[in-house]
Amino acid sequence: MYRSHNCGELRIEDVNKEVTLAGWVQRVKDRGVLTWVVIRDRYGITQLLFDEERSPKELLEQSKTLGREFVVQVKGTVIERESKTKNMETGDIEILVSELRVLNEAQTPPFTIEDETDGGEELRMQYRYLDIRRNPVKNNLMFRHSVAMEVRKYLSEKEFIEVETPYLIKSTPEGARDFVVPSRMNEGQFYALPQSPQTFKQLLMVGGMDKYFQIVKCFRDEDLRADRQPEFTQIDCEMAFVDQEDILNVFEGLTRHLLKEVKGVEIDAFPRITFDEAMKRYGNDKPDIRFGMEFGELNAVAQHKDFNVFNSAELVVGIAVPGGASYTRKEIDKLIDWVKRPQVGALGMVYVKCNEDGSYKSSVDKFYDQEDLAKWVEVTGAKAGDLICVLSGETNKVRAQLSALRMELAERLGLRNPEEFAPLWVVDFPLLEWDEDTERYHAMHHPFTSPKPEQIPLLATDPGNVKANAYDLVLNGNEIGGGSIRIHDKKIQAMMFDYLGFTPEEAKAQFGFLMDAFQYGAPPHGGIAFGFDRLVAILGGQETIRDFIAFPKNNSGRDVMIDAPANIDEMQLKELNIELLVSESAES
RNA sequence: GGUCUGGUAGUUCAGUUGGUUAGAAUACAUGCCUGUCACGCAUGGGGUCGCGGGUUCGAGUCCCGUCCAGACCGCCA
Repeated sequence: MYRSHNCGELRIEDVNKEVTLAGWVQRVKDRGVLTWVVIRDRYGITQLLFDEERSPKELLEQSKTLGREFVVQVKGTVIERESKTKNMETGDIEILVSELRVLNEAQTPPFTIEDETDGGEELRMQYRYLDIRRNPVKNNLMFRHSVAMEVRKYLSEKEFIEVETPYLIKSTPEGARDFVVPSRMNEGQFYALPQSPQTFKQLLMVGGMDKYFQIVKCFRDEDLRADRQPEFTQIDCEMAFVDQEDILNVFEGLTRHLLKEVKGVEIDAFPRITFDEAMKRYGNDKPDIRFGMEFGELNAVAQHKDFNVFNSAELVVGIAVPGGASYTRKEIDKLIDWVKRPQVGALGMVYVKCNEDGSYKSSVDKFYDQEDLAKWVEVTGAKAGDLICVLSGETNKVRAQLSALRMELAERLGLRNPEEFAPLWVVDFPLLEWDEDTERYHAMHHPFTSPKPEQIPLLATDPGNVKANAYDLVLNGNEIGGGSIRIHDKKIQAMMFDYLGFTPEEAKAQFGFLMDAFQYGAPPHGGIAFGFDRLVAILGGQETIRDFIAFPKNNSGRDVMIDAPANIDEMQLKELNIELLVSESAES
């Protein structure tokens, strides 16, 4: 038996108990005639005492040879501390050690194993196993576990069945790039890793599983972001014999359950807005509604004067920034520079200061008088002391730009409180999206999404305006889930493939199995998938998912700890019948 | 593919207008210390200023290239 107790559980009631503990040395405090050693495991920290009067001399000497992160086992007696501390849960007691065994020595770690480490991102990733010993990372992983448990608990109670689907599947042309895996036994052919278990969960519905879920890894070979990893985890769900309303209810229930169980937050019915409304009011299909600053469209009140920038614009739109009237000229200039950065891409910005005395001072006073500006104030909902920021141009671009500004200002103003949760549904997404590069329509969600039945005739005349039975769940400005009612009719599915530019032969080659399945009694069905890493991170009050993943990839998709991806040797390539066009400078 | 920021001691960073021997904190080592808890005090070791080239009497500092890291845009059905 290595230990009788863990390092987080002993209390004043345990005084006089003989205990055995094991853990890592957090720090050694050598006071000459006595030494304190703090040891740590997943459960907490406990102080050990070596004392000139009460400990054997050799033991005191031995205690001074310990270094950070040594793995030790100690036997001893729990004693009450002479000076207690509230800094640790075990702060009332310490262990008077009678036996010390070094289970393993350790090199000095390259960064401090403390809550506030001195280690930078790169180093922490390279020594992730040390990073995981730190409370923030350890707690995140434990938090992730508890969210997963609550998901399984809730869905199991609702009679969902967790079913595993294959990871070695077939590459499809739509959507993200696939990670591919060469097949040794099938020369020259490749599996693809799933971007999602989409078709399999639909086939499970055809198979009569009725309610399916899976907490599952998915893979997309696209560039990374703070909230995006090439391999990531989804809560993937599908239900048969449901309409959109059923799905929204069940998964609003799940989300509410999670907020309550893991955050202690109770939230009423989630607001629902349409995609069109979200774009109009927030310029974004994943609005953060923890704060206002809603868009005010100013075309009607700003396009009647001689200001050509506005007159020639498709959309003139502004937001009211709370307290912004106090910004100096310099600060506003910096804001204008910010929106002109290539990442945002605005050509300029017009502003109106709403002075406390009720007067207005704008950057376009030459063109607009106080009466004009009063209308802007009305449309944007600005109050005395606010600053109205106005952008103009092509509708979609301007909305994206002003949305970026809105989020940036909210961040600066501290309006994005990570402990506040504001979920909402965005519904009625467009079915199709025009793609400039390929000059054809792409499925906005995926090719299995059902159009609104009454709008099917519109597909022939105005495909860009057809709405889908598709919905996203948005939390604090992040898309945390998305889904749709699926097509379950072979004819409609064939028609969709046609609109998406597939020939019947291509459709059959890619998705023949699904079309076949639809001929054998496919029930109406639909579902949703949650980005689990992202959900956990947001519930945990952060926007970067990396510290909620035990072993994440860096910005370039590399695992810097194991140094992957890496070259493979000639033998392996030969076995797979693969010849490299470019031979990388091979480093070992 | 692109934009921006950064790379200086084990680590996190500072380093002025281009100018003497490149600093601080922390970590580490040694010594002292009887109640610490981020203990304290003293002493000490520790540097290819990412790499390559250029400008200059002189480059950590300026210029060009390159590599690495991070954030973002494109991309992500």
